[in-house]
Amino acid sequence: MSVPVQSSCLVAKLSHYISLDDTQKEQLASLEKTERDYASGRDIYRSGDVAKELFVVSKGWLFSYTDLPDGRRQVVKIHHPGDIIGFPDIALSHMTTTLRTAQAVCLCPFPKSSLDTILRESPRLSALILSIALRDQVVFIDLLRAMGRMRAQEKIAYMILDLLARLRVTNTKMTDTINMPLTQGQIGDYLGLTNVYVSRTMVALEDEGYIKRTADRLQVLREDDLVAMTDFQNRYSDMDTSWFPQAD
Amino acid sequence: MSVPVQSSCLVAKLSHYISLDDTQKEQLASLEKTERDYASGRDIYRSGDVAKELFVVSKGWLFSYTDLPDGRRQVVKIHHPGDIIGFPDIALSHMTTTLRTAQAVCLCPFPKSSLDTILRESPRLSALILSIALRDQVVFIDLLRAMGRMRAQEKIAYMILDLLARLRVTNTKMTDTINMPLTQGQIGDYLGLTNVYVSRTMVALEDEGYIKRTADRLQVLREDDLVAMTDFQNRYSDMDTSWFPQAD
DNA sequence: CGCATAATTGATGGTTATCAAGACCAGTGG
DNA sequence: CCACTGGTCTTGATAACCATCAATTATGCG
Repeated sequence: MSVPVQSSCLVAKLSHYISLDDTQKEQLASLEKTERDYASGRDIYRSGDVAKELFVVSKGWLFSYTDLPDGRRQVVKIHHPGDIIGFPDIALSHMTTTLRTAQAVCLCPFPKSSLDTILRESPRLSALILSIALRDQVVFIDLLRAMGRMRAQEKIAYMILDLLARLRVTNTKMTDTINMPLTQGQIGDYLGLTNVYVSRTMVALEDEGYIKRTADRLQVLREDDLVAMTDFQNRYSDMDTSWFPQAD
Repeated sequence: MSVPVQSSCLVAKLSHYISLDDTQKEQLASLEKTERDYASGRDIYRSGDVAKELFVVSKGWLFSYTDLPDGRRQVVKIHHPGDIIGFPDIALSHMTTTLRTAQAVCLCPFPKSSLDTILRESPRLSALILSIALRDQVVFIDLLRAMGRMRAQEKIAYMILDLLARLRVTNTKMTDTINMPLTQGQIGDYLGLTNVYVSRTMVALEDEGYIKRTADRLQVLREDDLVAMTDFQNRYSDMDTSWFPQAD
């Protein structure tokens, strides 16, 4: 009843960092044994929910957000295929964000107890999961720097580079074009801007020849210049796995 | 050669979340067996350093920051006694932030390998450490919301409440007054503001009766109103430890 | 084709940055 | 003891950046 290992986004993503034996691959793939489809623009869980389910993204983009009482919204994380959703909420008893689909998606829900099993049985996978959680903190730190100290054009440049770097982990043939399902309002909620100003800024970026936009596609023309503009560091390409336990 | 357990800030902080037996307490206290003093305003490590040392804060405040090439600075974390410094950088091969003392401090450095030992030998402590890393992500998410969607007065209110909540974990007798060693410039670098605007905003908060300032002390007068202003949630008081392994 | 949603563009205003000067304070050396 | 010094905080004037409001144009979908 197991999913073919090569079909698992999660295995693909994690294999990028350490070599996995067949047992470990099976353990991970088992998290994706049930699939569920969701339409675009749906909330899957909401802030305050108790549900203790995690998800592996199989297809499509989603994002997590929180609202202020008066409706101001902050998107805190954009989720791609192969991502595990819900980690930060393990530590607390309630969900702290709302999860919304940005397009039609396919998710693999699994109970937290499945994670417990992996943590108990595989020190090597445990180390990897801890490392990913810690790496995500570094990514949050980068985002924080962008939010606190960059202006609009730099923020959008940073976001584009971050998306590129993340998508390249699983999709090695992807070069410079992103299929972008997020609206400008959602981008604004991610970067702390308004939809109007996102529009103006993207027009400016296009006028200056940094990017090219057609329909839902976004092509990066001068990636090196964007990297220089934002002092961008790719946090996804490399991880220090030297201290991991050698075997289970 | 072990430190008396009750003198350990780390044990005090972690005991707040789970009960620890004497062996576990000894393991943790052993991390603090060497102490080192640093003067105020010193950099302890810098972004890009390879050093793989972690620190337990024994006394004093510090903060971690990153700079943009043109000098814009973002403080990303404020460290208090009992905190472990350096977690996020475990996952990568180089330090991503610079650590600076905000006053005279005392730190307990320990090599990453000591952490490995704990992770191998105590599933229960491992779960706690993972939980704290994940809880820190939630804290970053809260900060992100403040950075992206709050105005200056709300940001400062949020920062004050966050500091109060964190200090109360180890210092239960602390009520409403913070001994604040950070300059307004550093506060600005934390919240994405300038020193000038921090000054104006704190004057305004004082004029409106939210806080009272004397020398380095900051007293909160209308905490409930600040909580309402920022929709503040205390992430430090509670943690879901129900899924932890019962014993080592 | 018609409708809802998203993107664009213009005009105006608010929040915060920048620049600059003065006040306060602690530490220092004469 | 007291000017001197360097840092921090405060206050004022001005400007930049982005938000808000509003109208129009695209875009996608049934």
